[in-house]
Amino acid sequence: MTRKILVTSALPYANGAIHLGHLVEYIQTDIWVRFQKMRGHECWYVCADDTHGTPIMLRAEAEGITPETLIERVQGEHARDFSGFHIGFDNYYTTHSDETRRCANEIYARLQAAGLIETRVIEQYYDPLKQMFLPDRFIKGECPKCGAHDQYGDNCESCGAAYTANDLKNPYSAVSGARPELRQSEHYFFKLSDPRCQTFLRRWTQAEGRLQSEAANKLQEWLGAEGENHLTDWDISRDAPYFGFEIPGAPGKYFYVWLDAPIGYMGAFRNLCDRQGLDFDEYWRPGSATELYHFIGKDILYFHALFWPAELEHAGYRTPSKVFAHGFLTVDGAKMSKSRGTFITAESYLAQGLDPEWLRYYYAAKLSSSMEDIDLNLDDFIARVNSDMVGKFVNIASRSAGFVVKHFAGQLCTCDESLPAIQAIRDRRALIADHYEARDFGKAIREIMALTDLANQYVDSVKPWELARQAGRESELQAACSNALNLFRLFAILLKPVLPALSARAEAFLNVAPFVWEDSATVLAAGHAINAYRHLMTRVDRKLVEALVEANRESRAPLPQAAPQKHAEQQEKAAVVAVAQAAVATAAGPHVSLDDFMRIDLRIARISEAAHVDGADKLVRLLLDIGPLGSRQVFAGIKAAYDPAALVGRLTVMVANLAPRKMKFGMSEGMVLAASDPDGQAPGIFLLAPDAGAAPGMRVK
RNA sequence: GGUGAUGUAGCUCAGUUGGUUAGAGCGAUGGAUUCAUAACCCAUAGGUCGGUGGUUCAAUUCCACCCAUCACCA
Repeated sequence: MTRKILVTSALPYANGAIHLGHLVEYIQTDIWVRFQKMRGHECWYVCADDTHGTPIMLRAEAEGITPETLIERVQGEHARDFSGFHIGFDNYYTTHSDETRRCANEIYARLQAAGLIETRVIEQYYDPLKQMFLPDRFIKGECPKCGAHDQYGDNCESCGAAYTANDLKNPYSAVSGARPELRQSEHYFFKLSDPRCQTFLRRWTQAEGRLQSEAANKLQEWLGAEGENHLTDWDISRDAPYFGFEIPGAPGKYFYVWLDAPIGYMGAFRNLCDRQGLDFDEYWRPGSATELYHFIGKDILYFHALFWPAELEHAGYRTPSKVFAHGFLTVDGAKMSKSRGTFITAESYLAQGLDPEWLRYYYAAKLSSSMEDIDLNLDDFIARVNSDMVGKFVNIASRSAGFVVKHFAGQLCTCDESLPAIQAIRDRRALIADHYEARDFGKAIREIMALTDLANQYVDSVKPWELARQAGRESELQAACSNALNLFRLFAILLKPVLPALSARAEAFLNVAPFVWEDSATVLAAGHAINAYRHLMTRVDRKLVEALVEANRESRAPLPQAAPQKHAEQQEKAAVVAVAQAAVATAAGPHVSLDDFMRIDLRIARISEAAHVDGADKLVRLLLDIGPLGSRQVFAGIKAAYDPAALVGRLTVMVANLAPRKMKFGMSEGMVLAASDPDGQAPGIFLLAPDAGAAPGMRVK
């Protein structure tokens, strides 16, 4: 029976780079989704950037850009990183979308109609300078217990005391430094304490298989014993200024980012439906026969197992079939740390030339269905990837393909299906599928690797290299190698959810159609011809890992420890620090590391063409010749200062690795460097030019 | 401070509904081999199963307390 499945990963916040901690979740989800697709099920995987909230607003302000510009840029970075790790989203969208807004408004309206929305006046700190209300974490002051200075409004890092911002002595705003004042404001609440929510959640959270047992226990704790009411109403509104969706009928009030974040799942899917002609309601109506799964980190269980299902239920939608929480990532046994260089971004991992499938394999080998944390031990990572992937798995192809190509023109003979190794795979494939289905990827990998050991023992026992030297034993040699290659093929099938790119290379090498799971029950027909073997995977070089850590090491004054994975306003503390740092930075701005600078690829360029752009006030279209790197079209805002005709032939400097940008007039594939007075006191734009001797394509550094 | 999870060979992890000699892979050591990216194959060594106490004929497995790490809650 074909299942219809909708899968989500949590939405990354549009306020920072994707790092190895995030990737645990996306890789875990992607493996599971790829497995379902290989099984022939209809499975849709959607995700989006989570784009709203105070941190985004302040960050954009600090950068001197609009929030829209910020989130668009970050979404591009996120999408690039995910595709680099082969995360196969069917749609990667944004919460800042019409679809999400419509869903949010509708859910809100239905909850309101059901009497589950209530307004209440609350008292909150207000920054008179910045003219905005401050979340607790944006207020600092002296600890009421031990008197330590510069403590946040929720707890003291010095003595560990917990309190509210109101308890702080001499409080000040972390945004402006002003003394905050208490002000009243009307807020909107989702009545989680309503008996309907409680009754529903008690039933929903304890349903068989809905949550992992540890998660169900945690929920039990949050709900309290029967008759107790531990749940409190959820404040879902924020006052302007706020970057988000304004609440219908409530001017100046916005949906709290955590209200629209999960709704972003629906928005992303709605957008996919519109593009693919899918029936949105089939997946979201109550009683739907389709399945809905959310992969999340254990830190956001509260939102996904309490607020979210309660909202959906009472707004007339189906609720999630299951919520799968995973643990955090540690590196070498400790929290990721910028000073130790273990806060590793996805971008740097790829830029340093590490293979994304090494990490996918390693994570798969360590993931289970539980909420336990997993550790990325870098020495173990190197050893395991090299031993398992290259030494055991890929080696089977490598050690037999040469003979087949050389002696038999790539042609295989009948595979001996009675071989113990083949039989063992037949025996185990259902169990391995069960492990994938149950998200026990570590168990699946263990099973598969035990089977690869059998395969290597088989090759060793038949000794093809000896057969090759003996005349008259050609058919034995062909049989041995055909068996080995069939074994390799079976492993490539079983590992395909984890290693999609490697499996694709294996498909090309074996000259077969893309693998589906049922292929693991078959063997290649006699007479099938394979292609010449080329290395399918290289080993991890320790130097690469060392360079990766070095590239991520931050040498300046240590920043506060970044937690493994953060969502939405849990990031507020980090945002405060960023803002505070911007405030104390020198006039020229905060320092960047040499590595940061080296990421910018500056090149000498010769302007080979320059022309006015019809309909543009400031732009000149340039065609830049950068020697061996080819030529680039760039739109430069220098029309006021330069006549295009005078530019042709001259040398200048361009940013060659700036992300291409689609403009009204065409693609702009870089940027030329020019000086100007930011205050506009001294008018003019001054294009840079190199000294004589520089040639197009030379690197500038 | 309260609650929960975790703590098993150098590393990463299985496992034990309490019961004869505690397992795997990697790493180490020795051997064999040379088809394969010094990969593969065979063998050996390595653990008072976090600590202390208790229940039991018997505990790594159950209980209590303690220590360490992590998380949640206040």
